[in-house]
Amino acid sequence: MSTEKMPQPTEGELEILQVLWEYGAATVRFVNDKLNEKREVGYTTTLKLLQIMVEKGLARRDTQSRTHIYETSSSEADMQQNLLQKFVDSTFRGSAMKLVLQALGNSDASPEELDEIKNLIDQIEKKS
Amino acid sequence: MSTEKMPQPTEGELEILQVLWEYGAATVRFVNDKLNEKREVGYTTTLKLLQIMVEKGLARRDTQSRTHIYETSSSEADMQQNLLQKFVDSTFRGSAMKLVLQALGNSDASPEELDEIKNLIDQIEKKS
DNA sequence: TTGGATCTACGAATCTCTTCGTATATATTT
DNA sequence: AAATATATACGAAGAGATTCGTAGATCCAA
Repeated sequence: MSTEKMPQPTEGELEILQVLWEYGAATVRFVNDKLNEKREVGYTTTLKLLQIMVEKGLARRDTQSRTHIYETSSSEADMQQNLLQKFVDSTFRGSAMKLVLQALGNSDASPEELDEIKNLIDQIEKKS
Repeated sequence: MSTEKMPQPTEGELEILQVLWEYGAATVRFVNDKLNEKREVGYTTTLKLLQIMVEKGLARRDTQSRTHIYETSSSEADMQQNLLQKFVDSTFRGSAMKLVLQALGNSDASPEELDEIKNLIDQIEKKS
């Protein structure tokens, strides 16, 4: 797991990351189309954002052909872990347990999912 | 649980909410001192932020005495639930389960805490 | 009672993020 | 080849959040 300081994505950047994580490397056009399925966004807006993301190190791009191809520079799991840490700190005062309890309490989890969590807990307990 | 639209706190406002949640009603001076244990913040900066929070409905204040007393207007749990929902949507594409698994996987939870989670899961399972 | 400390109110500078218009280059179609 | 479509680059406007200086009121200590 990379411990290096990871640049925090903004709200808009996160939206784009979602698309790139879900579909993999993509063009500005593709990303913009996906975003427009949810809300209206101008093409150059998406372009600009992607360019900024490259500057920040959140994304890379292949500029071989005229139409550039963008991809994320860190895995979804890594980024989620990073954002989760920040979120736990800022909203749950660092207590991951409180977050888990809160999330579980209000979730509509299926029995299978609950079992999955139980299994994970068992695994963690074995390690200690 | 209040379903009414709750104003989203900004980063800076959240820092202040943390203090109010932890210590209860407090003066600007007190909040500012607490903030300054972590980073340098001007007194009037904190004051302004608290005033804005009252405007937004994030906090209330008692103006009886010259030194106003501020307190949060919604419980910590309500606000956390609200922010959690938003966070799950924006970062985990709506999957609370993925978030829980991720959080558990990287937590240093004590056996007691893990038991607490197990108990909660059992309760949830009984209900269905 | 006068001077300094402490409080609130207010406005404005600054920063960041978002959004898009315009310019320019390249491809595609007619 | 000319007109149209599509791409990147760049700059800058607009909105929101943060920060703080300054003014004016009240309290307190010498």
